[in-house]
Amino acid sequence: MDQSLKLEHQICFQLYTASKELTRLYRPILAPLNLTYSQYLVMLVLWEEDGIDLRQLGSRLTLDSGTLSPLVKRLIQIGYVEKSRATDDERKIVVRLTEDGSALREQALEVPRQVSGMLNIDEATYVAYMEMLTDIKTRLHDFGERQREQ
Amino acid sequence: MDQSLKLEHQICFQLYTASKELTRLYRPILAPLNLTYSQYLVMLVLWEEDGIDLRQLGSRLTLDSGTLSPLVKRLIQIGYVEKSRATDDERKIVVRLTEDGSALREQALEVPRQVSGMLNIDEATYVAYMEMLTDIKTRLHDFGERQREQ
DNA sequence: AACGATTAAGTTGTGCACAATTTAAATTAT
DNA sequence: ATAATTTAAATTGTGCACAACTTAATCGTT
Repeated sequence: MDQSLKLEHQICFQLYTASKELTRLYRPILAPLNLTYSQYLVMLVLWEEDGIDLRQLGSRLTLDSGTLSPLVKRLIQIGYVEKSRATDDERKIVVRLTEDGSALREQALEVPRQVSGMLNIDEATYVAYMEMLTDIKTRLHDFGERQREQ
Repeated sequence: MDQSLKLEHQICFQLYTASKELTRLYRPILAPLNLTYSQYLVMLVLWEEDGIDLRQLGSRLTLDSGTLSPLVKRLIQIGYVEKSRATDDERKIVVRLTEDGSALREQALEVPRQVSGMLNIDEATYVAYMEMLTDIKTRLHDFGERQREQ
């Protein structure tokens, strides 16, 4: 019997469920901030680098306009960001934090602390896991490169 | 400057993008089989264990009826599975492979081969990564346990 | 300067993912 | 036995995620 199709042997499945379950962990933590997980990621980018355009935002998060446009619209409705056209290039939409959005950062500082407490993971293991994940992504990108060369 | 909110330092973000990008890799491979990634996961379970009910299927994949009911409906439309009520318990819906669904397994055997070729990963690394991912899930489950105890 | 190609956002349509609710069957407690 | 509870699926509603397409602005070339 060929074992290659066993669900639990597939790295994709393990990644998929690990990611889903970790996201589930975030949900109750983010609820008081009135944010979904994806919205939280957008806020993380803006707290680092306010006033970037949608395309840059998308490239940081690997999301296209089909996902980001409505997502940002919701963040505007909540009142955390606002958007405006770039003066130098009228095609670009610049996303900026509102006062509420900036202020939220203080509260958000507790999030990583809470999550790592829940995961109960030591620093060395954490670093090793991060390296694994970036390595997987590097391999995926390398394959993408090889493809494009042909 | 507090670095704890930096996007790239968050394990959740690395997991999230790694999972998305790996799923993207599967898309063109699964397209000839006429399957989405989630549908492929359901088929993996059924090729292992045909004729299980929706609840069992959901617990293998960590998916609830809200996701699985319409997903299975699509697999029925494609013609890979069929469903019927369990005779011993009329609440349960049993999902069974059709002939086409069983036959598809032959073609699917190529999928893991293609993916690991694309990832270009050696056996030892693969195993190590699988262990890390299951460890992350164990930690998440352990936290869930600790919560429930209170 | 003018035209063709490229780029940035937005829109539409499909398919997850999940919370919350509903319906019906089975289990348990009284 | 019957009422109360628990369970299995389905349904409804929200929010991603992404492909394919549209619209408008910019860039490149001649």
